[in-house]
Amino acid sequence: MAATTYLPASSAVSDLEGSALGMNIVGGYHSASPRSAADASEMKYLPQHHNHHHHIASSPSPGGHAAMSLSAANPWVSLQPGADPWAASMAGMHHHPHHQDVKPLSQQAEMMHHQRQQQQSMGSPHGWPGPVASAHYHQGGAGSPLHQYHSVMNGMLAHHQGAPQLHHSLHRDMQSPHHPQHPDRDVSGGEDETPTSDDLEAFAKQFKQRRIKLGFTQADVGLALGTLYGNVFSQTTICRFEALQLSFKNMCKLKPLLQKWLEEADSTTGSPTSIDKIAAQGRKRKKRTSIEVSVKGALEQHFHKQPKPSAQEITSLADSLQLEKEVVRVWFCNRRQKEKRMTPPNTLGGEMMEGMPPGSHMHPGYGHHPDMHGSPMGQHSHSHSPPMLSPQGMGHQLTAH
DNA sequence: ATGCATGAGGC
DNA sequence: CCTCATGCATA
Repeated sequence: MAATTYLPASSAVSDLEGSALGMNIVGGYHSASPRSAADASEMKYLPQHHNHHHHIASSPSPGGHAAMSLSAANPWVSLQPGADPWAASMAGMHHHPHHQDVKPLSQQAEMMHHQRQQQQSMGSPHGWPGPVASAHYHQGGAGSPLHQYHSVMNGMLAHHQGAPQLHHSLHRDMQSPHHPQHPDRDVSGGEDETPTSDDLEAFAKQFKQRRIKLGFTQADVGLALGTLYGNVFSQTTICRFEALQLSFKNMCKLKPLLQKWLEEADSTTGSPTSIDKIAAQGRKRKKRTSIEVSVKGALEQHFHKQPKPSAQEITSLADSLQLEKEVVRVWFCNRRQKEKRMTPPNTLGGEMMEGMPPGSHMHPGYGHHPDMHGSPMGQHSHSHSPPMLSPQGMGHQLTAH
């Protein structure tokens, strides 16, 4: 089937994908589009096709900084004690026998020095119309981040102090991991214990601002983290961190790393800490299955009824939707994960909550799953128009448009 | 910025 | 098969 196409995970060198994101400002001269959209669909399978143009010097265009709108209010501050959405995550982080170490893209020996830069600064399409929309960030002038790179691979600074957050919240015990050791955390050493949701939000916001001012892209940061700590992260992860779209636990894990990078980044007079980028090896990856909107709507509906369908249900559902079972299974997994993120998806899909004026928003009506996790706090973005389409008689996924 | 996917670690 | 962290490929 077309849906089961596999492709050699070439990756790593696919230049400018971010160009579509809006502005791809690269210095004064920008590279011409290497390939048209038409070719791209085939070109991307090339193993290690690296056509580095002349924008190797990742100078983030000191002349064209567009103002980006940051997200403002924090949606998860409104959770009530006892109904924390991360109960699941928290439960698992107590003192389990093992701990999931950071295992980003590494374990590869394939090094290919390739500097890329991708701009993706843009206003977030989903602003949080929270009650405390405090947009108090000011962006100064262009930061002229002319950093000529010099190999700086040691980031052993003496600074520490991980709590410059001048932002306190009153609710901070909701996710306390209650260690069997010290009931109260002491910050005398300047160590960050368990950050609060507000801490994370404040940090994420601050991080993004400064990152941008310094002229770094999310991808840059991801790579830098790799050079500094050996843990490389992708643009995706950095993005999700900034957007607070990770689980609380995950946010806590990444914060220290990013914080350190931030200190490094602005303290240093300009050193992009560029190193070689590891390339993905010849691992085959299934092509992304594109699920039609109508089908998604149907899935959403089922999700509301049964977030955790049995294998059998998945099978029949997949059958009726003409999707592979695996695709459906994964869809549900991802859907559940989304639900657990800080920015919970709206109750869109088949039905909306009736009798809800567009002015009074509250928790979606799905706070009672057979599982546990309380309601994922109110995160009311803009209400999308419920598709409410009948997924009948059409069909089939088109693997990537 | 996000949708779908992979994988490790667990039951 | 699930959860969770993470990311390639895409819109």
